[in-house]
Amino acid sequence: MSTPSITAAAHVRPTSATIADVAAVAGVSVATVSRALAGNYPVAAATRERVQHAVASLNYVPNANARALAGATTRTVGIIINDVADPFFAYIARGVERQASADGRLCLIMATNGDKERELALVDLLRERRTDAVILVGGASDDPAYRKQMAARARALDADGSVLVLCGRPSLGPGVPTKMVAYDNEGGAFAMTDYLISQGHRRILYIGGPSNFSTTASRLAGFNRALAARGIAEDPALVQQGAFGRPFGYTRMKEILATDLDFSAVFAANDVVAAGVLQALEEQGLRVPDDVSLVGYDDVPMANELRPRLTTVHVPLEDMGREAVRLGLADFSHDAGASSDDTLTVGTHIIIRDSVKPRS
Amino acid sequence: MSTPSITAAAHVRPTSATIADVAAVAGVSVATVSRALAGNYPVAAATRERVQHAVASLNYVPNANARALAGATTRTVGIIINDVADPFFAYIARGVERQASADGRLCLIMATNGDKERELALVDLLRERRTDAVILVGGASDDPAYRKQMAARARALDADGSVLVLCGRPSLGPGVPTKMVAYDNEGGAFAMTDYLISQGHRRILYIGGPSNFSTTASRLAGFNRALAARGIAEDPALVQQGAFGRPFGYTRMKEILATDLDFSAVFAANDVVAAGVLQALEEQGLRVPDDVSLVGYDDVPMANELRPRLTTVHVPLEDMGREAVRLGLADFSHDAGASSDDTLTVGTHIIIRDSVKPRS
DNA sequence: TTGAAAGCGCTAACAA
DNA sequence: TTGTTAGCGCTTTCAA
Repeated sequence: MSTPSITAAAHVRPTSATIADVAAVAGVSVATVSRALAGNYPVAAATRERVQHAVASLNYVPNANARALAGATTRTVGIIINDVADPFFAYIARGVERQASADGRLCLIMATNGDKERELALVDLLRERRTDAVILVGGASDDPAYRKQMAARARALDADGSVLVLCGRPSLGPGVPTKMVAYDNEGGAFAMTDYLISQGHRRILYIGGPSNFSTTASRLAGFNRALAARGIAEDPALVQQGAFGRPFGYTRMKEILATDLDFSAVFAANDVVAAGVLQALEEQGLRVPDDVSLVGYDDVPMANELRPRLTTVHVPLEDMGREAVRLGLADFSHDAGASSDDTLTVGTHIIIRDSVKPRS
Repeated sequence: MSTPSITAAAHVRPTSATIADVAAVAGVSVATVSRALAGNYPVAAATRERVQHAVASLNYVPNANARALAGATTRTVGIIINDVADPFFAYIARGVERQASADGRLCLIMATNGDKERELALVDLLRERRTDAVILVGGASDDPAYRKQMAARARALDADGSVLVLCGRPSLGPGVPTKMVAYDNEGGAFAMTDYLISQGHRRILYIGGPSNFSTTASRLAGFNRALAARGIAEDPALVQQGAFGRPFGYTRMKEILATDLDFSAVFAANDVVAAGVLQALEEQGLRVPDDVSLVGYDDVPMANELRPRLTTVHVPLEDMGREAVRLGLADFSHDAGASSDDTLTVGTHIIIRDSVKPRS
């Protein structure tokens, strides 16, 4: 009942119960505890029960780091994306998290914010963690030095028994050990452009997307191929690269509207660029789709909230995330070796909503 | 020059370079390598260089699991949210990731999909990982059994030297060792309701949010307080709880419109519910804000894309995520003990856009 | 300034 | 069915 004396133990770092503690309480060896918990080895029912009681009474959970060190896997996958809050990446991340979870894995997430140096550094951080797979998402720079450095990391990961999964980004070159899940980026752009042309549009403004960036290159390739297929000449003035992002769409569209550039439809590099474009058009008193048609890419939820509802290209983002994990963990599920295919391409298709009208 | 013979070593698990390999190549002891790499101890310049060369030539990265086992921290924080792709959670997650990154931590993310059993299990999974902090985000059930179980985990985490940070959810009770970052949920709802009343609205429909849920309770409390402050009687028919989410907003609004319930404004429990409500109203030929006013909560980007642009309550989501990490890591930054405050409340305020009109 | 060696908590032979 | 023990790769005394 007296006040407890202040001991010198003020700085002992708190520490959790260990398997040895459980063993002691249960009156068995640590090996038995390990087996009882893993359940992969015969343990007497009575023993198992004693162990379980000890576990409960000590509030014991195994130390995953020790487990990873002793065992073969960390039960973790890593995912590197641009931005956690960007819906394009968030939906892929959702797929990754869900599939990882289904496969008994936890998910280490990191954002580059578009910095490729950082991207390289993050792969190394994940390598330190010994994740079962590292999933790299989104468009990539075509800078050769960068590609070389990333290829080196792919090889390192491979040598470590992990794997680099490229999700929605181009190959690092033949011979570089990666897996990949791609989507038909070019095909979606082709289909959309062709649709616009079928609606009578001839002068279509393509706007957004960083140049020297794989995603931009693919979408533009589909765009140009559709033009060519219909015998429409490319006009450099109608291709306005720059960035993904609402501000770019808004600002660049404003600038263009201040010129006398002639166009009847706008193909925004993605839905959020389209939102910016739409606002610029609105402010100029131009009605969509009556005065100008507008389309986007990605089919993120926002596309359906815009007014008019945005016609866009659907990309199965969540599926891509799931497949990336499946591919990355393929060597774990079976007893190694029999990995099926290393690359997978999912389809895209256009979603027709209300933002396109035949050219009058 | 001959073909390499196929050895029996077909099934050796690939394994990365270790600190011992580096030591061997550099011709020093592992302790020296450790010190050279950590940089926290004097090492001869020449030695350091030899080590760095060895590291580079072996493509060595330290094993974070071994490091965590030997050292004191895993340099990891865990975050548990409802859904990775839900913007409310995604923005908080962005703040968490950014602050964690700034503090040299990696971020383990997991989604409950609204399942509280799973939430409990996920906390345990994070406990196994020995994360420096676990951040639990979003509204919580008020079920006593659930609260008790979570409180037990908070205590376990605390005993382990980690910490449970409650982010945007109510306390687990006095004496339960947690930290928390809250936002003025009630105040935001009060301010918004008062604004609606000031615009002449008397019959305001509150729609959405699961019942028996802390977030709903707070928002409703603010709503009712504002009503009371202006001497307006509560009408149970005007409070329609159910769920967060666009489908609920749409469906319930449709149902209500089929009745003769009288109201001139709708307060949606959050922005995405508002999007659903807006669609239902539109389809009914009701114009917002001319025929009925509509407001939301959270101020996610979508609110600004709706037409009319949605008047809503701004919640500093990213800040909350950052603060949660700061709080959780507070004991690490200083030499333990001198942790400042354990709870932080950030403010909310209304953002007036175009979806409210004075009642005519 | 460097090395030797004792753990950190767990798994997985190997024995019994 | 259970116990003993040798690592897993690193950090950190303790000595030199």
